[in-house]
Amino acid sequence: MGDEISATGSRYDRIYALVRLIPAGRVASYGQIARIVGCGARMAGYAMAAVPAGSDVPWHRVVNSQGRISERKGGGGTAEQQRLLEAEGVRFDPLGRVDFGAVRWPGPSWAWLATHGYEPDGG
DNA sequence: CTTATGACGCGCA
DNA sequence: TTGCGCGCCATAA
Repeated sequence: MGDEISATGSRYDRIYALVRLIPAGRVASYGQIARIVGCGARMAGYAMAAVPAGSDVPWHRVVNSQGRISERKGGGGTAEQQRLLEAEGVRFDPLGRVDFGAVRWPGPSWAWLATHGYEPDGG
């Protein structure tokens, strides 16, 4: 516990720490992660792309705003992500979209936000 | 030091 | 339903 992904990160690590909170069977979007950390949606995508193999980061639980799995550089790996999600009980539409209304990750706990320096509403 | 490249999200047509 | 342009950080050579 408490092991960090990288010691040089600032925004990426913030994103990794957030993604790690996503429980199995739940899915979050890049924009949602980015919105919480307070950075552009691209950062979330870049951060996921920079996730090292064997990382504790459930990168496969992060999809785009359309609920679909984004294709990476070679278009490969998308099947792997869908496979991992389906293994957790996540269903995909014929269009390859997940039901955000059913698997949408509500976000981290307020305690986590406060512990990480985020300010809860009503401050 | 510089250059290139990534797994995004939004509006408009 | 698709396609185009913009904004941003980290890593590798």
